[in-house]
Amino acid sequence: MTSVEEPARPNGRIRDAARTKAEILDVATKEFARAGYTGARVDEIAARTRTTKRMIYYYFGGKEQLFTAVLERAYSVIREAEQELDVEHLDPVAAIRRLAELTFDHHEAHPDFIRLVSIENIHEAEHITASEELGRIGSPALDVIGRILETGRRSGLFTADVDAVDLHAMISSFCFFRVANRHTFGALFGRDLVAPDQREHYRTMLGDMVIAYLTADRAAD
Amino acid sequence: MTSVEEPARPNGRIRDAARTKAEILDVATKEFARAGYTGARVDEIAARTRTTKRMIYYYFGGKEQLFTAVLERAYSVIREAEQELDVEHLDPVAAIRRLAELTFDHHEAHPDFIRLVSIENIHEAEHITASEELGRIGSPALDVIGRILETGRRSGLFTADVDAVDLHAMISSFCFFRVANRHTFGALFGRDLVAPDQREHYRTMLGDMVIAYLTADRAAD
DNA sequence: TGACTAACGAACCAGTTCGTACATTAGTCG
DNA sequence: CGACTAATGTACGAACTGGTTCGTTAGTCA
Repeated sequence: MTSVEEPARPNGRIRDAARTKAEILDVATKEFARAGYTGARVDEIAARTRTTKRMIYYYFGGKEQLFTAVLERAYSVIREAEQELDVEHLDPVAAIRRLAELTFDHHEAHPDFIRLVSIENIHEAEHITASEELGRIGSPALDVIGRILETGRRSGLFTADVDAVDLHAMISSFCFFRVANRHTFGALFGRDLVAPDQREHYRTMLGDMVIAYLTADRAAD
Repeated sequence: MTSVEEPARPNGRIRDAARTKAEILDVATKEFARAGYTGARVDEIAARTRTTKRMIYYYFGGKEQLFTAVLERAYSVIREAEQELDVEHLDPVAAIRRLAELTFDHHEAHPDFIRLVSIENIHEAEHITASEELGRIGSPALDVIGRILETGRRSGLFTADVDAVDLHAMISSFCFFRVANRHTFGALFGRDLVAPDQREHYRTMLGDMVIAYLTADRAAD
């Protein structure tokens, strides 16, 4: 209380570039996801970190670059998850179902990522397009899907004429919509698509849908 | 040229409440869809109308209420389209396929509506929830789906255990994702989901998917 | 140990943005 | 035609917001 000499760090000022940068990214992710790109406030992000706005400009350059950095990190998370996919030892039907379920789980577990993707689409993917890092990623999941599809088709199990990208779109559609549009859907139709007790129902529904599509007797059309 | 007496309307000032109001809504729809709720500028909206910002506050009260009015009108358009659904004279399989295609077409034809829905979800549907008008709409399509589903199930054609709301979600997922996420999807996977020459491909894919799901031999699982 | 620099903080600034106060006019109705 | 009101335009302001200027300090290395 009485001013005991505490000479060092009068403000508790610590130097740790990595930590400061990471903390800014963490807070910015939440803030951009919460309020959108324009709605997010640089001052607000700064206030929620242990550092100041000055550091945001020091490390990232500006709001736009900060958002790009947030997107890059968010995408790297899903990319890493996809790299651990290990389903090719299963038969094609089980493999696809498992892959669909992993996508389902990942979407559910990362609602902030879903929101960031929605926001980036409102801005017509301008940040992704401008980012060198994001330009050259290419989803690991795509390769996996491609190989399973090939195996399934050769064995005669799969009849559908789709490629990996289209199938990925189909699976993502369902998972994305369920999380991204849960608010308007809930308000309009009175059903909570992410209600915990409905989780298994929708997870099964997704798998059934994809497998039914891939294995349908196309001659019946 | 020489100031001939043109006493009336020195500024071409005309009084037409309905037209002014409608014009504000038109412009606001485009502006909100383009830039998001926070990104949209009241001054910008006003500048693009033949009237002034004053009128926005006179008729709508504020930015928030204007956005709600925009949403209400956007939803009323799709509601009206759904009311003209006339597919129940078809057999259940054809009826569902037709309904899915109409949803597909409507999403493609109204990208601004899709963007508004995305934006409203970022804001957790707060405007829809607060709107009395939107609270009590209930999609006409839902009734149609329900009846087709019932017919199909009674005749033994449909094996899937879904209700109308879930099937609506399934169909909407695919249509919504294709339009809403086309930018990030295109940037990341190099495929334009709304490319005109791919339209039939995806329209067929959607129908195949839904029908396969509904008619699949569930015993095989 | 002293100089050097990366890392940091406080205060500030110029432009923007939602909203309003005040004045004015077009149509309408007795 | 004269009064009255709905509809409209102008100008302004207070608060906010992204970004910057200037100065300070912690760690490091010769």
